Amino acid sequence: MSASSDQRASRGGNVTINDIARVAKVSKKTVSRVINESPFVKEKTREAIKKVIAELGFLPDPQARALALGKSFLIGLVYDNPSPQYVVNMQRGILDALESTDFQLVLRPCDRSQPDFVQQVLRFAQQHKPFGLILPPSVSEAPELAAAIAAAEIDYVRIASVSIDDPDHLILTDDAEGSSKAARHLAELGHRRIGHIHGPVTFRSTHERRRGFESGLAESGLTLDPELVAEGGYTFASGQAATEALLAHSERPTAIFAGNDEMATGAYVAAREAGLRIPEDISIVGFDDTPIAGRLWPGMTTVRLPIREMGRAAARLLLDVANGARRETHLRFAPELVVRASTASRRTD
Amino acid sequence: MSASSDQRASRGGNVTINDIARVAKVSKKTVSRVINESPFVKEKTREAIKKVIAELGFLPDPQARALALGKSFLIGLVYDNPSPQYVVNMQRGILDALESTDFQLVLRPCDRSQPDFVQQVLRFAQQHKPFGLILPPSVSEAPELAAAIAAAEIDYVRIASVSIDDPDHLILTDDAEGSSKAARHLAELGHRRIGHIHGPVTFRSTHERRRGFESGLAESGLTLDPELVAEGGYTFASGQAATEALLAHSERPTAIFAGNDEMATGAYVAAREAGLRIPEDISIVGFDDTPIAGRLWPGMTTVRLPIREMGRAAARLLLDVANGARRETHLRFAPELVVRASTASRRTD
DNA sequence: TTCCAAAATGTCACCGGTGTCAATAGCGAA
DNA sequence: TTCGCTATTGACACCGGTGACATTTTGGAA
Repeated sequence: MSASSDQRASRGGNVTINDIARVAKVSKKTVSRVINESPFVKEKTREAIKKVIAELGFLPDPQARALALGKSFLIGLVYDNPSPQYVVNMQRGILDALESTDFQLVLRPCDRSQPDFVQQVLRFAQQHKPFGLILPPSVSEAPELAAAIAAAEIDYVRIASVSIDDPDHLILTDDAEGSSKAARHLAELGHRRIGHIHGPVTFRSTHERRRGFESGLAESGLTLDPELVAEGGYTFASGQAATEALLAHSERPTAIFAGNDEMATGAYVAAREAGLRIPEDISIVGFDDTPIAGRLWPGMTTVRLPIREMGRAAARLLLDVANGARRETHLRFAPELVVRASTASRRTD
Repeated sequence: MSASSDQRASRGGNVTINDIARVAKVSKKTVSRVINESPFVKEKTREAIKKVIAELGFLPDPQARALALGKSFLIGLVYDNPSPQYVVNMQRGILDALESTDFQLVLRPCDRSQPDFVQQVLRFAQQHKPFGLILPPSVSEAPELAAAIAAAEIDYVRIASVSIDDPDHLILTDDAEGSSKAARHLAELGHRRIGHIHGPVTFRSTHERRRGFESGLAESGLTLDPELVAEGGYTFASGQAATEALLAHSERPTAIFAGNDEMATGAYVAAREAGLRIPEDISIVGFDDTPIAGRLWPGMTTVRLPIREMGRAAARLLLDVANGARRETHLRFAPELVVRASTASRRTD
């Protein structure tokens, strides 16, 4: 008998807006106003309600709010980046910004090579009505996706290199400038025969990085020998294979600039297997400064992209944009060259 | 005039259960039954409704369902693992299993060293009412967390090494057995002075791995010299520092078994900086087989944990458990030794 | 003191599903 | 053909919030 009343007392557990309204002796609508920080609530009332909310440990139900609002409290990260390091760092940045907000990060990997790629993302967006989407490269570079998302009236922020067309809702990285720095660094070290391994042609960054690299070389009075350019896929294996090809040339390059760290890591292995020492026999430069760059031996000289910060900025921008709070809708990040130990002066022997 | 009617026609866009009910000439409850695959619907009715659903492209609203059900369609991954590789692989496995279901993966990083660690996770669970939680190490090893989650009536699956107490809802890895294999491998190569770098003592796996390693040595007639045991923190830097300490001994070890790949990577660097060659001068073995193991040169011999598969299994188990479909509630994964090039016979010169 | 616009709060339907339980339909036995 | 029981289906309240609009307060001018 007493047991049943105990159970009733502890049942449910979840405090709702109705409980708050009853205890605070106001209507649920007023409580709702307080939750949503409406300015049309008398200060005294607001404080009284807040006190009750705190006492009862009330947590507004995101599902109920989403239903009423027609929009959920989920931030979707739509990605297809082959580099796990990139993805993790981006996640971290986003999570930094989402901490102590009501928003949750939902992962939505996808495959841009699939024919129904846009449909899949759109389906997710329509069904789950995310508060907004974050699109890092290369997803950010699919104009048809951005168009479809915009048509579905979903807010989004893209992260991309400067070559992207529409500058709105964009976190920009000046990949060309970063690559140019890499080129000048190698030129200053005396290298003349410099190879380049670029990423997949479907990535904008591939072209940006190559363009910047070539212009950096040009500033130093050098040109990129087409024979010393190899195509990779932003993956470790592709970097290794491309390096093997470059090293097979009769007069091999004394330095290689890879389009990302993953491929540069492959270059390390290929160089070692060819019996070359790094950096004595060959200098290697990567791009991204993912954790692996600092874990290799010797440490990899690379162009640093502040990925985590970019993720953080993207999430903040998204929240602002979705709340209609921000006017300036793009930010720019300049990559920096991180010189470690994989680059050295060209030997003159 | 015509414009306004056009707008009305295209307005909303979202098809709801009411639309389906109207078009199919049934009640929304019957449509609901079809969505939920209730067996109490006449075959003919079911097909007619399914046809309408397909034609109108109806997608049930997860938020509305969650509200009515008192449970969302989110699967929370609660993690504090310092190794990004581990986390990404786990995510991938879970996403594999969640593909083509209605469930979404939500990331919930946390910090077990924070005093309100359990409260934070609980708060998330209570507010967002996830369908279930997945707890990889070391979060899985906090009994107070599991208890709190269970008390909140949230389903969960833990991933842990065999030393965990409660065998229910568990994906088990036999870390001791894996470590034992590593020990036997090194013993067979003739190593006698073998060092060990273990992880943080707050991780169960730390003890499991050490225990297994010692028993593997014992099987080979060897013992682990306490002087050659160093403490790390499962991080790269800690592995590097611990290795430096081990190498400082008057008679340095000829092989080192690190508690995870991150620390083993640190060992690579420390060994190199000490002027040692791998594996000629020193053999190194890691644990996890994260991608970095195969990207280093020479390739790292390590104990492989099928992390992605474990994630997949965890998600499947969780869905089954939450649906009350599964009786046997734990699975076991046996790690395997992956021999690459960081281990070699002890030089006898 | 009275009156009125502005400020504050409340009412009630609705968001899109599901649970409970009632109502109807269908089918074999009597 | 009628009855009784089971298989299907439906009616309606409710999950916990928010929007639109109505109502009540409030404060200061007249």
